Amino acid sequence: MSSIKERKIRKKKEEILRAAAAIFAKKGYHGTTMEDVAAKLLMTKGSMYYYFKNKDELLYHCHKMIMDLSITKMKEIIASSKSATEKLENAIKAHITLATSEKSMFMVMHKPSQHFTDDYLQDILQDRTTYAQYFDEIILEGILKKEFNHVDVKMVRMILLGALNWTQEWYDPNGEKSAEEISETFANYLLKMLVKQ
Amino acid sequence: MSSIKERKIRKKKEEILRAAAAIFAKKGYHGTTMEDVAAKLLMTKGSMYYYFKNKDELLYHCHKMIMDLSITKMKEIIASSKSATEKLENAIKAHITLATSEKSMFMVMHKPSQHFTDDYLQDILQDRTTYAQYFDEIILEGILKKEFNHVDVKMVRMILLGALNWTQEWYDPNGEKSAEEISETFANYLLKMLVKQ
Amino acid sequence: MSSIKERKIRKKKEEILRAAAAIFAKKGYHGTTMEDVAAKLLMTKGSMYYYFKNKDELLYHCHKMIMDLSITKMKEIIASSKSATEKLENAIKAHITLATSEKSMFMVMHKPSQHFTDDYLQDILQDRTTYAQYFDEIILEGILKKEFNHVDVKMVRMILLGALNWTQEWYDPNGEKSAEEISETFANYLLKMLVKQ
Amino acid sequence: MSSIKERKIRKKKEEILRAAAAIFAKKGYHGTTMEDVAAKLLMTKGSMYYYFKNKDELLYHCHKMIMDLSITKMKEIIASSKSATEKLENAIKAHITLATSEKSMFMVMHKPSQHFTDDYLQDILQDRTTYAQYFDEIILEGILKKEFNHVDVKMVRMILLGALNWTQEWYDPNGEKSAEEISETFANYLLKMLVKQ
DNA sequence: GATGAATGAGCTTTCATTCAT
DNA sequence: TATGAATGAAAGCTCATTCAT
Repeated sequence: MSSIKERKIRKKKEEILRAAAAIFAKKGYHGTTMEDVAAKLLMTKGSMYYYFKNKDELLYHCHKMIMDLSITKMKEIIASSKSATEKLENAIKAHITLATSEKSMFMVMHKPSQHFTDDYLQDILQDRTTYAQYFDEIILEGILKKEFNHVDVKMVRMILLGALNWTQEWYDPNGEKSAEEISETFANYLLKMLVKQ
Repeated sequence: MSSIKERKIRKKKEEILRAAAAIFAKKGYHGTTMEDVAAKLLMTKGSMYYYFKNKDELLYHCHKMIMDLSITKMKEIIASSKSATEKLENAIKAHITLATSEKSMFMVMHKPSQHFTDDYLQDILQDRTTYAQYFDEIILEGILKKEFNHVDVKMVRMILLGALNWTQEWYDPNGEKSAEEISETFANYLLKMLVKQ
Repeated sequence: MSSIKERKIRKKKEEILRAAAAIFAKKGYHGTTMEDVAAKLLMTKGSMYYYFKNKDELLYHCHKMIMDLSITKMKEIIASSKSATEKLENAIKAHITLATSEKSMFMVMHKPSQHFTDDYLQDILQDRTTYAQYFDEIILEGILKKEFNHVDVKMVRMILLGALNWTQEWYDPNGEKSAEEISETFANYLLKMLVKQ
Repeated sequence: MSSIKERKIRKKKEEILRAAAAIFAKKGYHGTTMEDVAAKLLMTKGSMYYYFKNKDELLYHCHKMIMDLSITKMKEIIASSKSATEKLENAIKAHITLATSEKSMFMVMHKPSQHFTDDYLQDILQDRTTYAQYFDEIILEGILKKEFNHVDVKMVRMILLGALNWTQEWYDPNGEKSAEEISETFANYLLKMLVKQ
């Protein structure tokens, strides 16, 4: 059980991560200074080192935060007693929902290998693999259940993730289509690659 | 007609751009130093400033180089007397071919707004819009010729470009599938979203 | 009211300005490196950027410091209830006193247009104009009060300022004449151009 | 006797010196690049090294050029069979004429000790001393001939040179007073310090 | 004589990080 | 906890100078 102090610290950390993500998303990791992040939070540079021991840590925890959310959601979808088609539909929608509602965090995840080395990188790549495997699992299930055509699982997954991740590049909260409409449309078109007609 | 001197200088510039692209792709723009690029070419830092007046210029010309290739190829495809289906197939294949054969250059194009301001940015975004419009044109042509379903052109284009661009993230020249196989497979699956069945 | 912290920082800034002025005076602005200045203060190059955001700023504040002193002193003289002759005498002496006691700072002020552009330059030139006008004012007062001959105010002021500013070029604290003797002599000779005889 | 070749080279050298002086005057010695000078002459940087072996040399010969002119003129004045008053008048006028007609060259002469070391510096300072001594000579002559008051020669010379040199700081060819008018006025006022009334 | 190309030393500036208070 | 101040390593860039052609 977490003390009130721990809760406060955790909250502050999350605040910092959100601020960092927002600026990383706009200026890129290297283009962002600790000063930038601190300023956004009305803190001083020095203070941030109380919460995160360095800039890498900031980026790393941004990755973790969003990957945890993604994976948790996917586990839920996988565990549900739905058809493979519905699961894939839900996965697509969930991904887009997260990519649009947590746009900054999502954008931060680009090219971890440019920013990390060793342990952190392994850890992050592991998470990504895990996430990708959930998609594979659903597709495979669909094939086995004869809901889907006999597709090349990896290729289809790559197409799916490509299309889904690309949304952050163009999605605009004030654009003509809401995140929900986009996810509906995407699910609709993308499933055409898979479902028997 | 270009003199031998001009040809030589143009060749040198291209060499530099390729070296720069390779390192930008690996370390990111900000993570790359002029020293890094120079070292790769067995030049000195200072010499590079003889050819490009600053680091931005390097990145900008990387963008231009690949966009020129892309747009030229697309014009060719559009102008050909093929069916819309074949044109889209060819566009997909051409994109993947370029994205894999010029992997580094392609990767460099990520998030220009993080690195450029003003004129350069406008110019680059204009090129991107142009390129996107060629895809729209083909899709629209297919719809009018009744080859394709009545789809949401922009959404389909976004799915296409997302899937295509994502290839750079995972394509491995030593991987199990060749670039050609990938492009065949992609064309095959992606067209399922469009063609009447 | 200024806190003890503000006082401390202001003092540090002044220390830095004095060190900078001393080296600018010896080596010229461009010939001086930030390293030079820092070394003189037993600081590191980087630390100086905590107090002044760039080299220009250093030069600009040197200008301001000395101009503020000069103008303040002149206001005092102008406001005094002395004859024009005495005022001019005092102005001459004050100028030489400052030019010799703050030799370095004074020397730094040479050719601002070679080092500044835009706003800073305008600001500095404004100060200079103001200072020159005080001299004009005194001369004019003397003419009106019939203490001085009917001279060309601007020309006489140019002669005065030329002679006065030139002192920094040759004044030597260890020379045969003290600053005070020089200022006496100068006042004596220069007034001959003006006073009725 | 100089061959046609030597004449051509000498002419080219003078052209270069004038271009250099013009830019030195505007941007300062350190602020001027060899490129700047070459560009003004539609030459390449490299070519200039055929005529002058380095940047210092450029500055040094600017000094020499103007000092030679100044000293030659002064010798002429000194040697003339005029009264001391007229000689001083002529010296004043000659100085202003040169300072205004060769404004750039004149301005370049500021603070040689910031740019030179050793031999060059000694040489330049020697020239300056020589020039100053000519003024002293005239003043002394005037005193001995009872044309001038019994003034402190050095102090008066400093005032004279200060006023005269300062003209480059404010003289404007398009200003309200011509160089000739200025020199008349200056001679008039400055002599008041000296001549018996 | 002229020049294009290269070089390398040196400069200003930035910034993650530290630490005493 | 928070911060002001300091640091130092590294980066981008400039430029006088050289030299083969």
